[in-house]
Amino acid sequence: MSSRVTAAEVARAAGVSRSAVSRVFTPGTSVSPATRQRVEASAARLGYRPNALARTLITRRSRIIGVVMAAIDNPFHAQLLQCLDAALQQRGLAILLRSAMRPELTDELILHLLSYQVDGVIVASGLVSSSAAKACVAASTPVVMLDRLMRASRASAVGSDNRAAARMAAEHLLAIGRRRIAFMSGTPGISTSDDRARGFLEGLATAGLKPIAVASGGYDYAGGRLAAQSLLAHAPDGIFCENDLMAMAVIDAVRSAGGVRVPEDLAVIGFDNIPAAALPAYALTTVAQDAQEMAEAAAALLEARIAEPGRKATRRLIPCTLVRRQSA
Amino acid sequence: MSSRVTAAEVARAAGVSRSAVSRVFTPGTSVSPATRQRVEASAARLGYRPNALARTLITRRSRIIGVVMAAIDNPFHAQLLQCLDAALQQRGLAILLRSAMRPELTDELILHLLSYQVDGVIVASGLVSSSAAKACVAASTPVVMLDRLMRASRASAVGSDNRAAARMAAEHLLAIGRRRIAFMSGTPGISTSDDRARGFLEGLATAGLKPIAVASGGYDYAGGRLAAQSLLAHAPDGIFCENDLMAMAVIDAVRSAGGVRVPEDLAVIGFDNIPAAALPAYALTTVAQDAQEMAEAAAALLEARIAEPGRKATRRLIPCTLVRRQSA
DNA sequence: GTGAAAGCGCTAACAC
DNA sequence: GTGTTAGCGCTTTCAC
Repeated sequence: MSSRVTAAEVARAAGVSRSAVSRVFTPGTSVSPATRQRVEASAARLGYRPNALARTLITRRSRIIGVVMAAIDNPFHAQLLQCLDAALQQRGLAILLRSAMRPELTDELILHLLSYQVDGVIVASGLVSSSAAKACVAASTPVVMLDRLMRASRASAVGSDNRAAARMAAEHLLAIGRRRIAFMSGTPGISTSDDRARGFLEGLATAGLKPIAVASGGYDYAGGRLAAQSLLAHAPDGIFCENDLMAMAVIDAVRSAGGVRVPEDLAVIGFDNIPAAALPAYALTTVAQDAQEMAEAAAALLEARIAEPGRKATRRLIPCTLVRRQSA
Repeated sequence: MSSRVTAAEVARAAGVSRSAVSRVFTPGTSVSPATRQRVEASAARLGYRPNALARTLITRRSRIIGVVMAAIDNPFHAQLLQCLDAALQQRGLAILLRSAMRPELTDELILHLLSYQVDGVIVASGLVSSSAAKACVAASTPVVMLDRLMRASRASAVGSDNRAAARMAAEHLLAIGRRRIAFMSGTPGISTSDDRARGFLEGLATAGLKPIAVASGGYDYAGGRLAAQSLLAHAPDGIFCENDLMAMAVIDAVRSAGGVRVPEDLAVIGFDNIPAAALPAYALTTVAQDAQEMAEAAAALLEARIAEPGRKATRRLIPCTLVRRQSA
């Protein structure tokens, strides 16, 4: 627990009332310069800081935002979290973090956050059930889905334009003359994953093509390595992976098998543009997501809905860009 | 803000007093099965959840832990944060996160966390001034420095045994016959960095050697790449880097220069054992820090000091292990 | 501009 | 076992 020293003690020390102390620490109130100075002096001397929790009880604004995020150790998620913290911090908001190792726990974590009177919730993990969504609505706590869509809900959402981005990846493979194209998905069933799959298929369809092979890698390196085996068996000349980690796994699988050269024999495209994608050992061509823009948009959306509770939920799509390196 | 519905409403609906409701939701209290059931039914129907903040006001336990961490996008930090969340979550504690882009802001962030009545603080970033440390003591909020030591303070600390670990790295380089050894530090002045430097020098000294060259890489890839230039100019046959990111940069610098082979001509050792170190393209021999153990220890230490405020600050050193791959 | 009083939602003594 | 009472530390009418 924190500061034993309360407003009452500061008031006594400064020879004023509790209200005067409160006003000094509440922006937008009027206090005489003399009082303010006296109060500030005593406060500083005693080391007083207002109890943010007690204040919340009355103002109904905690200035804390609940964030549910899975797999922080995924480089892109880490980046997102970092940007999110910066964007919220700038608005005077702090993050109450809960990471969901298992997506089915997301609901419970959200409910728990609600009991801490968070001003809003950002979900970048798992699925949110309609019951949890209802709880948020009931608590009139705005929710923003980040990099994920909620099944059927009135939650706002911010994400990359995954569909257009994946189409772009397909078009690039076609443009560099690839025709035997394989696809490695992440986790089918998640909106992000499905959108990328859809866009990619659409892109190939413009050339009247379909993937010669499809596999799921679960968005991580180990899974990607496994999925790569099955894909490579079809001797593709191009592969699009739903994230960079899996694309790197493909490159490593190719190297360890020997014979096939990247990009000459096989072009590889990833997604995210994590720092590791730029390593010379991989030089991965990839679809870059703008983590900073996504975080900023999520923060802005949440802020707007907090300020104006009646506001309708919105959906914001951030465009992606293709970053060409050597792998495709 | 959350649940409009209060204990009073549940009490009315269930035909009991507020206290009865409170008791049902407070572990370790006795309520008759009949009452409990009635209350739980009404609560469920109304969607009631106790207001954790109001509760904190009275119990003086928020069950939230403030975490100050820099550079979440550093893979090792991300891992640490993830493990920390798991360890705390297991104890029913949530993380109020504040990331410090600039270490000199650490103080301010800590003060801010204190106003949220956090039960404890974990600092894994920057330096903590004595004034901030005093504020924590005054608020009787225990602090654990994670992967960092506080200048002169009564804060508990958990970290790797950096000195012994670095000595081990030196001994390994010597054992594989290297004699022209260079050293790349992270950020001199930070205890972690200085401990590694000290241990490494001690290790070399056992063979009567000194580094033939020293440079600082700032713990990131770009900085490591730069520092590598100056180190490689001295034609070392072994390099120890204070983290994996910089070690990978050294390997890339060597490759781009051409001529020198790793590990035949130059052995490279890193520190952390981040996931990328295991990539076949780097196969980095490195000193592994046990993030999970560190997080667990930090959580346990904090928990103990929260339960028993009088308890003395302790220092816990987690041993590291050498992970041999191909680079050394 | 300032103080007195009321109350945010909850738990903890205390009687019964 | 249960209700009543008294605050936790704060902001906010409301008179002055």
